[in-house]
Formats: sequence, C-alpha cells, structure tokens
Amino acid sequence: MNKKIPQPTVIRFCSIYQLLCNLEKEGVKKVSSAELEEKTGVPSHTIRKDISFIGEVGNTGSGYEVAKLKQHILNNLGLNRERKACIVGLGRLGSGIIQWPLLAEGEFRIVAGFDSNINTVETIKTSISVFPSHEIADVVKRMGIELGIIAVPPARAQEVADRLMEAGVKGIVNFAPAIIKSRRDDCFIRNMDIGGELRILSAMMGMRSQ
Amino acid sequence: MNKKIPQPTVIRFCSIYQLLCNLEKEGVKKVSSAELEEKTGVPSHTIRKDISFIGEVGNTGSGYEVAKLKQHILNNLGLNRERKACIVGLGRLGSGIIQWPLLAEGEFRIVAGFDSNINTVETIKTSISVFPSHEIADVVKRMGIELGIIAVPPARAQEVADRLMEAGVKGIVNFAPAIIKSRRDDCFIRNMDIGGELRILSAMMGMRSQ
DNA sequence: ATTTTCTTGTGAAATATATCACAACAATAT
DNA sequence: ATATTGTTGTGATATATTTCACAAGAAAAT
Repeated sequence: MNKKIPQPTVIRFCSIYQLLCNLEKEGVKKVSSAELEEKTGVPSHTIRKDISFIGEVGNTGSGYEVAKLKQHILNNLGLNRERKACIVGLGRLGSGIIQWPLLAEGEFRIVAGFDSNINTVETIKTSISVFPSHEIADVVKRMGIELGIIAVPPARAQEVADRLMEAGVKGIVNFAPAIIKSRRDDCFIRNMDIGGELRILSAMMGMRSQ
Repeated sequence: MNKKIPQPTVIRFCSIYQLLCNLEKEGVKKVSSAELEEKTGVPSHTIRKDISFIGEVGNTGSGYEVAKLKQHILNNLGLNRERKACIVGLGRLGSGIIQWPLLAEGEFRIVAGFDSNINTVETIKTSISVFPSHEIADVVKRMGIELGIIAVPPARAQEVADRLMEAGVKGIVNFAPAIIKSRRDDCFIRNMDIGGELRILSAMMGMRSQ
C-alpha cells in the first residue's frame, strides 16, 4: 500500500469520488466494493485493488464507510485544499460551464472569466469578475489562480493555453476541438473534445466488443 | 497489422483525427510521426505503433500524407458514415454544446433536442427540433438516432440514460456530474465530468510527475 | 553515382495494469 | 457456542500497453 498510485487508479478515484458525494447526500452510510461495481461498472476487485493503494480503509465483513472513504481519497490525492480556477471564453458554452453544478464546496472555485470581446459576453447570472483576455497574465498572477478552463474557438486554443501556462497555471481543461500540448512539464492538460468522444463511441460501436 | 486495435490506440486516433483535420485546413500536406509528437505530446514511436495497427500508410523517408492518413483512420474506425445524435437537457450548457463547433461535416449531426420543460428552453439559434423529454422513445426510434448527449442535472442523468438505451441509442456522452452506467453491453458511455477532470488535474499537480 | 540524412514499420523486451484466488476476519444466523 | 455468509486486502499471475532498437527504404545532398 501507499507506494505510487497508478494513473488509471487516480482517474477512477476522481470519478468514484463524485459517486460517494452523491451517496452521502442520499444518506447512504456504508457501501461495499460489490455495490460500487454495480453503480459504476468497474469490477469490484479493481476497486478493492485501487483502494489498497491508499491504505486500509474498509471493514472486513461490512464494506466501506462512505464518509471515511471519501475523506481518504481526498487526503491521498491532495484534494483537501480549495483551488482557484478561471475560464477563458465566455460564449454560450463557457457561460454554460460556469453555472454547471461542478464546484463541489471546498474543492474548486471559479474566480475569474476572460473574453476577447468583453461586450459580447453572454449575460451571466453568477458573480465572477470578467476581464478582457489581454489581462490574463496579470489577473492569474494577482489572484493566485492554479487551474484554467478553455472554451474558445480551436484556432485560438493553444495560444490561450500558452498564456495561461506562462502566467503560472498548473492544470488546464480544454474544450476546444484542437489538441493542446503542454510546453512545460509542470502543467497538465485534459482535453475534453466532444467531437472526439462521439468518435470514440462510434468506433466502439463499429467494433462490437468494448 | 490489422488485428484488433487496442482501446488506447482508438482513443488516440480519435483525438489525432481532429489534429489532422485542422492541419488539412491549414494546407499542410505531409506530416511525420516526429511532428505529430511535437503537436500532441504523444511519443513518435507510440504514434507509429498505433498507425501500424491500421496497415502501412506512410512513406519511408518522407512521413505521412495528411489526407491519406485521415481517410485511413476514418475507414478503419468505421467512422465513414454520418450518425445522428440527440441532446437531452437544453439549459445553458446543453444549448452551448449544440452550437459548439463539434460537428465535423459528414461525421455527426444533432437532429433533436429534449427538455423536461420545453417552455424554459434557452433560445436556440440552431434549427434542430425540440421535443419534451417524455417523447424520447418515440423520436429516437422514428429518426434512427444512434448517439445521445446528456446535459441534465445529476439526479436525472441515469434515468435519462436508461430511457435513451431503451429507445436504441448505442452511445452516450454524459456531462452530468454523476457516474452513469450502461445496463446493456451494446451501449457505450463516455462520462465527461468537468469536476472530475479538475480533480484529476489537482491530483496530478500534487504528485509532481505526470 | 554515392553518401548521408530522414523516416517508417515492427518484432522483441520492458513496463504497467487488471484479474484471480484466497486467507483473514467481522457480522449474522442457527 | 458454532456455523454460515459476506467482505476486505493482497500476493501472484495473466494480460495489455508502451518503449526500444534497428533493418529497410526513400529523399536529399555531394
């Protein structure tokens, strides 16, 4: 236990964490690896193996306490500290993302939004501050923003990413349909390309077997 | 070559495909595996190995023809046929997704939108037909829709997914922050959880090494 | 024409990940 | 008390994926 957590395990944890939050909200106190399999599709032995990387947390015979497991994941993944995020591109998608219920309390907070043309920004009900894109460097540094979300057209995506990294952002989620590459090894990027996901599904459908 | 394409390879292809489209638009005719590494961060030998699964396509000494490689990926992944998609949940995020430039010509077409309360649907500039959610089964069957995009609140996500699968949808992209499970082995699901992605980034940042 | 420089494609080796199988133990039922 | 059932944690094994290393061939340079 507690050696080096494999990447696939980290990714599964981050997704199972959400499930645990939802279970907690429903008042569920305990859960077994078999129940987690039922709810996620991830085999129970894989889940147990995953959990074994962060130490012994379960109770032989009666499964895991939801709250305890949740906290354990948080601690071991270094998620027990709120991080500030910003979003670049406040068109329809960008403003939709802001209001999407994604900000688990205490985990993340979107504190700034940027757009090249601040006048055409969609009316936003949330109360984040909006700045013109050329102020990215200043604002990111000043506010201590660590995460960036990109929702600009593909042609501008890499340029925006470079500017964010330059300003010190350490993680980027990119929605633009363009592959974005990290030019620094201290910044990680997750590409969320809707078209790409649809393609993956189509390919899987065509191959008829997971 | 041409045996069974590994899943990670399929996923990389689907993302590299986007890059090839963009390169083609820029008028680039040829590209080498080293250049693809430069643009994607995927090592060149991995790219070459990937391509080897779909046959010999490159020219020793001078790399790959962009158009030819693109077409080859399309053919081998079974993407050379337009598939119809629908979207459930037309709030800000849902309507933002519709207008996002994701629909490569000839690949996908979003032909229907659903919302539980058709009156509160955001004004949409696109010309897709909008239906109340209880008509999902009818419309999906009638129009021959194969793909679904879910952008409803987390509590309703699994229920919507079940209804889509029931109606015959074979692939689902889920944006709701809730893990959705396929109850049929002929339907594939891709969860796109923004909160989860931010968590993955935070965890990677905390571990300081990919 | 010949050499040098690129580049692909791919078996083989190395690494990483997933699966299995079961001992150990708690909870529950008898 | 004892048996039965349920559940975790984990070495060992199997499988999958990535990386390496280099032969083979094209293009460019001399």
